[in-house]
Amino acid sequence: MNRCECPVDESLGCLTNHAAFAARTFLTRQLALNGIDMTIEQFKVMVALWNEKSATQQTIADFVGKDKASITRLIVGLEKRALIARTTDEHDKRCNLVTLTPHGIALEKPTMETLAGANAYIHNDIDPNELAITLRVLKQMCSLLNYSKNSPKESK
Amino acid sequence: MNRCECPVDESLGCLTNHAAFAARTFLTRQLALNGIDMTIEQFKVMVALWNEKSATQQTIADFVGKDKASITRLIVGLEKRALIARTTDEHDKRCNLVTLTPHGIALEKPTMETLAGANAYIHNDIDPNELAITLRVLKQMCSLLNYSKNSPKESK
DNA sequence: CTCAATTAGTTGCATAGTCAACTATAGGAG
DNA sequence: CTCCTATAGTTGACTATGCAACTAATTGAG
Repeated sequence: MNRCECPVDESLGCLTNHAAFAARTFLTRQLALNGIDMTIEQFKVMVALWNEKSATQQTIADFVGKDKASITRLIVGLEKRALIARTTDEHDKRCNLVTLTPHGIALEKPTMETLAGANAYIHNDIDPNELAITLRVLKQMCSLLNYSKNSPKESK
Repeated sequence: MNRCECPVDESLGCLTNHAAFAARTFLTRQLALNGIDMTIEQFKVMVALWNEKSATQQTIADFVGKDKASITRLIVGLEKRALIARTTDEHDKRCNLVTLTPHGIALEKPTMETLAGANAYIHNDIDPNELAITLRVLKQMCSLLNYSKNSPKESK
């Protein structure tokens, strides 16, 4: 019942995980409650496309910070839901150009509104000053770990 | 390349996710580098068992904050690695009693040391005062969302 | 005692992530 | 122009999660 009684919960490693799962579940549920059939991961891909209109899968991967294999599978899910379409780039046949369908375009407004509302719900519960600090610390942690991720392997 | 350029990264929902994934990858890699064949999720189950010696799967589920289906699968993984064993509780045949094998017991020290080191690596990079605030904010966020999770369905 | 409700655990389906192997295309060195 | 290398994307194996349907065992109402 008590979600946070894990004894290692005084660590960022553990707590970010709890918080992230809670947020993921909450945000996905808010989308579902508003009749939007889209996961949070798919949403991030859609953000890339709403910004750029069309993009290659590698561009999307860089944008959302996942590897290209993950993007392939997210794209498949979005294609099933008819939110995006894939065509081969005629200038470079290695690339897929991912574009929005009318349905995908139409979802931008309601989706952004739903998630903005959900975010506000979370943020409103927290002292603005502490929120700013938390956001900064989390970014710092991301930088540190993404750097460490590469250095043990190759410092190319 | 830049992992945090997602435009929604000024939100806790998004940033905790980035941070959690980075931490998960880092911690799992640290375990592997130290020759410990265990995932972070499995580790949390092991923490429950190192504390309690034996437990039912439901107890473990409550402890680590996941559902019983997830625990079934984590337990299967730990059984494959010969870290734990399952026996039926003779007093209540619905329950499995999960216990540690000698190998599972022996891994407590090196595993805890490895993860303590990895956590220290992350925490040392952060101002202690800001770290304390961040931990508190993340816990607050967990409480808020775990509460919201139940209220839309049933406030039992 | 018997039947209904509850509880523990398993399993199927859908989603998601990593890593590594693989295909196909592109592009530069010579 | 050819070959080696780099890049884009796909796929398979493994891990993990949530939800819902299902089995088996327990327990409480009557």
